[in-house]
Amino acid sequence: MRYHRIPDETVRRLPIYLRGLMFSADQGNEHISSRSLAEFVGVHAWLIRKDFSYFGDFGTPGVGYNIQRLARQIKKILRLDSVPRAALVGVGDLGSALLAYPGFATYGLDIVAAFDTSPKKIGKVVNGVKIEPVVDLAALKQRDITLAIVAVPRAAAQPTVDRLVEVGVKGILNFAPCKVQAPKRVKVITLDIAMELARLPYYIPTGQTDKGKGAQQ
Amino acid sequence: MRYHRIPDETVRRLPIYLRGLMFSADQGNEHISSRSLAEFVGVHAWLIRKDFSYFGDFGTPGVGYNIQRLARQIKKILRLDSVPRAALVGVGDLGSALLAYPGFATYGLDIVAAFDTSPKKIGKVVNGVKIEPVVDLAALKQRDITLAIVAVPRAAAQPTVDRLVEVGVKGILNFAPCKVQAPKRVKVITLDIAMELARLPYYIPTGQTDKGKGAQQ
DNA sequence: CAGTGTGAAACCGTTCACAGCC
DNA sequence: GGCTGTGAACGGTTTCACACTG
Repeated sequence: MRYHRIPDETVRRLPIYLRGLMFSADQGNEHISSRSLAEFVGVHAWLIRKDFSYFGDFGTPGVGYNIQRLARQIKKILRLDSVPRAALVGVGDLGSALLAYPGFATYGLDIVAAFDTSPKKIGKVVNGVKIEPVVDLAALKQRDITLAIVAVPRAAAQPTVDRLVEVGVKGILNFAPCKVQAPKRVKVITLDIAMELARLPYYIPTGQTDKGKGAQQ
Repeated sequence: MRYHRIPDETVRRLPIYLRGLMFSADQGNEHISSRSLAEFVGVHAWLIRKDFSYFGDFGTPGVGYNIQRLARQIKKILRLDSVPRAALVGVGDLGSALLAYPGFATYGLDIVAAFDTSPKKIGKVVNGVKIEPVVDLAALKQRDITLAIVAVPRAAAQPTVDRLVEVGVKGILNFAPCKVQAPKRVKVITLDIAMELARLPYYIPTGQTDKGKGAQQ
């Protein structure tokens, strides 16, 4: 059925599919079947077909999906077609690593500004981006920057988010290990790296009082 | 009902609760109600109660939960009580940041070894951890290290994982943006940072053809 | 024949309402 | 009165089976 609401879980998987489609395109393929995409991204074929079915007919029975057409559509849904511009706040160890991280380009994302409070860092250029004082965040509004990455210490996270909301940021990726409040119109995704590692031991059989059994990846 | 299987989604939330409980303990509290914990961690009170109900009675009606007792139990379930030791493979920008990251200690996690292929890095000491050649991974078996963090370039990810499985690692946190294969007995969690950022624009109202509406954090 | 698209069933997780307890 | 613990209702996602198509 066409014109369906796209479930949140499907949205979460779209970037994975995109990754796979682009890789397959790089290999010179023009079409890909749900089966081969499934193998590549690690999601069952029927789930892929169901996911794609939420936004129209893209496949040709007996052939598969047109990679370019499908990739373009996914980008459009995720709104990655307009090259979203992001600002980074907090250029510590993690922040610096994010500035240098090549992976964002895969999705057409671009970190175009960086901010920090430390006078030692301000003015330095990391990976082509000049570090500005946090006080200058106000200018974001004029600079067409709607996404922000927060990589500041936990105590600074909430004030930083408040400030970002003030200057018109619409989406925030928060690396500080705490809940941050924001108005509903601003989407916040919190990514606590340590928490992911903390989940891992649960799935490891102890050999002794083996109770919690893990699934695959 | 006691002695219930703990749903995966609950396991995913346990570290969040733990974070909140420890913070509350630091504030000098001895008990906490589901309501106040809910406020602090951003999860509804009824869901917290349901989650806790999967593993026994910990709360006292009218009083709340004993923080220490509950925290200890959660740590036990997550198997964080034995101070899991982790190795890092790939000491690039991201890897270095992870070595310096203080957040792991919150969960009693410890990165006790680091590996890289680059002769320039080998032998250096970052944050108290000496960088060893990847060839020496074999020794992990003897060193009681069962967790590994993979922060190598995408092309190196699968070979690295294969090697880690060989030397007896049981859980892997993979930062490379690709699926990696491992035997079912080895749990792999892949964390694609760029993917999280890529999901963000979807939830941002465009003002024009506003269709995809986001939820809160 | 290989492969898509999709109703229907099964499954899982969340939400609610409220009985029971301190 | 305040708070926990939980069966039951609900809603969303995954899985299945299969009709349909190039």
